[in-house]
Amino acid sequence: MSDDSLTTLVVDDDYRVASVHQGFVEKVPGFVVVGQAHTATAALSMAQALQPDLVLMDIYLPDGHGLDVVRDMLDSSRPPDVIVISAATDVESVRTAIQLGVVHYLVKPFGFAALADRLSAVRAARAQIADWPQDASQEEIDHLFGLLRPAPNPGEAAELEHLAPTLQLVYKSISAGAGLSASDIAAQVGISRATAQRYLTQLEHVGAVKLELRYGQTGRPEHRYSVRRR
Amino acid sequence: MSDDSLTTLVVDDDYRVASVHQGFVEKVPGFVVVGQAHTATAALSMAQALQPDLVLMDIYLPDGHGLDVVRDMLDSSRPPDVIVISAATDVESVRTAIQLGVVHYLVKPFGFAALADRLSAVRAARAQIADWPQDASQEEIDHLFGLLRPAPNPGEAAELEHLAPTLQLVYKSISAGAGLSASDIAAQVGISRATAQRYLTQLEHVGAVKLELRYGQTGRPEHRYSVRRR
DNA sequence: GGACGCGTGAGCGGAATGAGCAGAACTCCT
DNA sequence: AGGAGTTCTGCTCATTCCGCTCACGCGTCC
Repeated sequence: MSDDSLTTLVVDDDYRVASVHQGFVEKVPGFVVVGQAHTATAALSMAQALQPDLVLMDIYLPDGHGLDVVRDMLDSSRPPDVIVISAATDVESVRTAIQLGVVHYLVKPFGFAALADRLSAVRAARAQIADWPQDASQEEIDHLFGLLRPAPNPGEAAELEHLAPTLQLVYKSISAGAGLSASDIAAQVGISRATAQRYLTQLEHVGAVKLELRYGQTGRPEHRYSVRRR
Repeated sequence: MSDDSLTTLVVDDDYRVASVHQGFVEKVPGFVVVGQAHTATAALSMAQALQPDLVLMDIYLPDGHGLDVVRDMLDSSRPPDVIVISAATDVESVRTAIQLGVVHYLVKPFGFAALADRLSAVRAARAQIADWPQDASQEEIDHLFGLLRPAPNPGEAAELEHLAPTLQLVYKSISAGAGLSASDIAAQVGISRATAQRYLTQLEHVGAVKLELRYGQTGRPEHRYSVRRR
């Protein structure tokens, strides 16, 4: 990628989720991930060291609150753009995020397309700001605001498109049923139980499916997975 | 090629697909590719900088909708002719494309011959307009309109005709079987596995063949390719 | 004759899978 | 309450294949 890629720091307490999101970001032309952080302390120090253009920020971190980190990040001479990525939808989190001036707020779980739309909007907004006239017209202001407004979520098919082939099959298999075990999925797809389990855990971590345990029988309880409906 | 070649901009989010399409265009006499764009932004700015006669426009781009780019391209003092090349066939996309005045709409995947037909039609239409008589007959009008209507897809043999020699052999090899691996194809054609893999990936990306994974054995699963039937 | 571009193959690092085992998590029984 | 037994998950490791880089050969151009 050329020098004008936007450098991005991914912050999430769960390193697996962070890796999935890093994968998403790196699929979008014009963006490059320069680091991952899994704690508030690490996030702040990496932001200072790396000076990323963009930060994907989770709210719940082991040693602090993500929005506190955002406040510190934005209070610098070269603040990054921040997209909050969190399962938290409480009014305080949303309001604080807005007040701090984060450019987007993505509610977990989200798919690649949803993130890709916002990354593109960020890129466009930066371009417009960089070329901002002395006396901006209402149209230009409206355009910029439009770039910073969340676009509606695309369909499931679009979300699946950029996934690894086996992950796609696993997700499709769950979508066709409910409360399926790793062995069920494995049998349907034609893969091993261990591989199915691997992907199911991944999907559960990014919030695409939900987990329930089957109790009432001897032995370790079976994990049952269903697609998380929005 | 002479100075009167029609300059063409190829727009596709996937640079490999764009390269395949560039290869197609450059096989047609009278056309020259002056650039590739992989985002909406790049496409538009390149269109403004290069002033191409023709644009091949994908609809789904990372930072915007192809038809939005088309709208902007056509709203200029010297608009290009636009051929939409997309997998999208929903009524909204098609209708909008028509309303915008794109001259053709190609549904992915398509072969060289399908594109070549339309390029020839575009060239003929431009020549006809340039040589438009004072009092045009109904036949001349009908002929012009006919040039701007999509032609039916030619057969597979015609599609193969202008492909690179090795790519042709690979495609023929797949057509003769089903669920073949890169090693199978390599053995049949007499090329290395790496070369077969390279072309198979290319064919898969443009949608000419479909990919399935062979599960059930330890080790990385084998990619199996089959011709995608229409 | 040398530089350059292109296509190909060799070969290497790493991705992705399954086998299989240790241990986790539960139920049942004493 | 604790131990035994059962069943399942998580993980490591070996295997197999893919993706990619680099070198080479060949043809073209200057």
